[in-house]
Amino acid sequence: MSLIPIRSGSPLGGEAERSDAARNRELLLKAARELIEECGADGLTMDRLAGRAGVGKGTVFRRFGSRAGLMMTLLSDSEAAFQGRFMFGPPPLGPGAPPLDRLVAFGAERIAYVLEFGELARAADASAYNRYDVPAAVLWHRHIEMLLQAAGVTADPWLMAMSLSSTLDPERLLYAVRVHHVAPERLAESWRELVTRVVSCPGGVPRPDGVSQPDEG
Amino acid sequence: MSLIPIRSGSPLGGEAERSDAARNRELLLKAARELIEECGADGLTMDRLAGRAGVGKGTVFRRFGSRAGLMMTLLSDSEAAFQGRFMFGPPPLGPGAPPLDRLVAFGAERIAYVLEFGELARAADASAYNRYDVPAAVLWHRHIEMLLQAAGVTADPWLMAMSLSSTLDPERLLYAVRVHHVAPERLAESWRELVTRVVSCPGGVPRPDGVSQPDEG
DNA sequence: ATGCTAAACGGACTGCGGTCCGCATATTAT
DNA sequence: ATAATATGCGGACCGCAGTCCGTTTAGCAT
Repeated sequence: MSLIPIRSGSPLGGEAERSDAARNRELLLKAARELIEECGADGLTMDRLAGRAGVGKGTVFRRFGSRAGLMMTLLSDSEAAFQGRFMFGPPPLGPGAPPLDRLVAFGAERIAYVLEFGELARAADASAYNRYDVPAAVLWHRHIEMLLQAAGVTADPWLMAMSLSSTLDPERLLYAVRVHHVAPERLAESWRELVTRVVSCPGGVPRPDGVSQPDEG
Repeated sequence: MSLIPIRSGSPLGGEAERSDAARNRELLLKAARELIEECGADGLTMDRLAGRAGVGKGTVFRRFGSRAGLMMTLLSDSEAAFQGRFMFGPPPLGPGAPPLDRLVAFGAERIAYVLEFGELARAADASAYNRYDVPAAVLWHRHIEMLLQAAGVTADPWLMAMSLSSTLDPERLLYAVRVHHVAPERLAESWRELVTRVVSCPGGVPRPDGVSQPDEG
């Protein structure tokens, strides 16, 4: 199912899973979805989840590693679908369209995704240092990086992709929408402006000294 | 000394401070600096701080509101100096230089600042939703927004400033440097590329409906 | 000095994410 | 069937940020 196994459930190695473990995983996922339904993602605590599922707390962490890991697992189906669309789906999101169009579509989809899943998407962003090392994040990064290069952007694609990714951070997107009441379309439009400028601009001067070229205004 | 009082120490209103409160604040700040010296910013816990300073834990929170608030207070001198430089200091960071040059310089300074203070700067980023509503963050945002407008960037300056800000996020910068061993100069260079493209590019096609009114709640 | 009051104090308490480790059990080899 | 063993289990336990509230005290007015 999952193209890039975000988190299959078992801790690390992808070997066979004992039957009781499998049963408990299902129990936990079911309980988690119920709890989120009732209390929202923020209202889901690991103790409550364990209690609701009728298992010990240790079991929860054994399955999912962390709260963020659990949230990722809950999102893994949608995430896999998203990955499928931008890697193999129809243009402009998938291959076939010009890189810039794909970038624009990628951001728009990601924004919609984050806004759809809200707190859940936010909670899936591990608070740890390794937040950006999670497989899905690495994949998005590489995708953006690849599109930038395909679009002929020469300058440090890795860092440029990082900057663009940061724009799509769930925390920021939700802040803009929830706190500042920015309309979702405005977010997508701003993303479009951003990537368009990054891609279609001939690029900064090779930096001989501090001063740049004439700017308008 | 602080131009924009990041956090003067007293909880909110800037009125007179009782003598014992003032004494305890100094005690706490001294203890905090010592603790950071010894254990690093990550090793500073509120309990340890209280113990070291010889005050109750409640006092710590009364003074600084939260761990992030404490870190901001510890940074407030450097922060005020930074603010002074980009608002009133010499070009290219301060007024007088072309907007693009000021933007480039702003990013470079901010990157250096974050790398200098490392964990401290990271910890000063409150984990709460209000992370971006802290006075200093609002000021940076407005500064970037203003420079964008001065540079003739028409498209949704508020959101564009937000995107650019996100690139300077301490978490990301430190991740790039610490985990991926990106050289600091590469960060500054990538920032330069980014803002140059954003500013000097004619921009994406104008949208059918030109409704964009930057605003904050 | 004395009494009053608002402010500050301190530390027990809560709820959280996450860890640990002795015990139970599914699985496999014999 | 039985024994061996790796895997999973549970819940007590930890350290943490942040809160609460009864107690103390600084500052002031008399």
